[in-house]
Amino acid sequence: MAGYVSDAVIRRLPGYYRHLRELEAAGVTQISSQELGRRMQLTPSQIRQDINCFGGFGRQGYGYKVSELKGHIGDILGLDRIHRVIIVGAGNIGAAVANYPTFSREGFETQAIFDVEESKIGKTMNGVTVRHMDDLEEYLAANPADIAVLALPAGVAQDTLDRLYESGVRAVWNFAPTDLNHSDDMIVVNVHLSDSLQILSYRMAHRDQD
Amino acid sequence: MAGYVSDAVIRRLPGYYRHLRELEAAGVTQISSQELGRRMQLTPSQIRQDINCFGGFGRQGYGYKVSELKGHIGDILGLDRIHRVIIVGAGNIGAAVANYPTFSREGFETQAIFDVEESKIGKTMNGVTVRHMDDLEEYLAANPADIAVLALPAGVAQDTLDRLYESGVRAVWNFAPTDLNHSDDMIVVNVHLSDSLQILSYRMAHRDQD
DNA sequence: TAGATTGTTAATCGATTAACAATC
DNA sequence: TAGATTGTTAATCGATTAACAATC
Repeated sequence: MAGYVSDAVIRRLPGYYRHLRELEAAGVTQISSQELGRRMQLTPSQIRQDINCFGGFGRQGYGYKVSELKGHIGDILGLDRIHRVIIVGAGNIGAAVANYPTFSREGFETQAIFDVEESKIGKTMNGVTVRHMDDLEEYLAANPADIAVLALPAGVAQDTLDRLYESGVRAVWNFAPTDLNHSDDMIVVNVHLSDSLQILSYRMAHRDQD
Repeated sequence: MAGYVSDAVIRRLPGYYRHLRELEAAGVTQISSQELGRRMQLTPSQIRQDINCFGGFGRQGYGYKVSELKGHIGDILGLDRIHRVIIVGAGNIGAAVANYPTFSREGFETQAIFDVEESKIGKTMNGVTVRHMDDLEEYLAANPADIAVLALPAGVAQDTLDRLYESGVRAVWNFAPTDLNHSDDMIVVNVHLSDSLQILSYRMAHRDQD
């Protein structure tokens, strides 16, 4: 199963997971592609196509079992395992990530936080100690991390990414507002908050033209 | 100019703006679609198509003037005007938004912050006073806002959005991890941090299969 | 002028939607 | 069984890429 899966499908998976979680919490046990499509603003066809990239999780004449489908999609997303996370940058965004309750619930465990500012070193955020950036390499050599969160200014992002790569980190969640050059065997997902706000601004500016 | 512009194009605009800003800062004054494509990992064809949705900003045999093109795209994105912003929720994400330096630079002015927690009321974040949620309607009646940032738990997001709509807010930047129902004349752009992290997780889980 | 590069039309590719046989 | 709904193939639609005449 799961041959080539297009980016368009992958980007929709978290939405499926979120809606199925909400349905499960609401006590809904069964759902058809039609009803799920209505809720998610997708066509039933698209939902069936998407789900069938990964296998036949439904039953003809019945639909999908909510908790079962949620389980499958969670597994596909890799939420069935623990991810060891470090946060680089103990500013507001680093703090927001460290304290975001959803992450730990989904298997993302923050194991260390790094910053350059002396006043922050040794303090804790959500129970995790802030260490000095100078100790990054030594820490990672002893405590490999699966994911590094880049929550620092654009100006130091590329250098920091290169240091992380040297220390064996192969997945980065980047909040710095710049595009980073990285080796093919490193996965970088950008958040780019400004981009998202600019899209809102665009839609406001062109509100009447659709 | 600017008839129908597809979502795919709109989503790329902030990337153009970001790269052109970086080029301008680096002292580059002229660029061809080929060179810009190399930097942004897009084909020259796509860049020319995208830009020509809005007008002929280039010159044959020469390319584009960096600062001119940046100016045009900034205007298209609506960055040529001031947006009055309120932040609803003074937690970590609200704080991160209030303190994000890029926003004020691009014309987004935070005018008020709201929260329910008594201990936070009256304090300031980046010079802006935190008010009580009970005062939301009264405040907005006297001080209309262009954009509201929703930085609060999923459970109260829909109610809050409805209150904002009632008070005349027509654009929302939503950080609550849930999809909101909203009237057609309201623009809602979601950030959904978890989605982005889950996509990283997916790529890690399927690293070898591409 | 010759060379370079755009603006724009045509061709291709991929994603979405429709349709329907399979089957619960 | 009859009705409903999936899984999957075919048709459509839209986005990306290629090509090239226009022109700086």
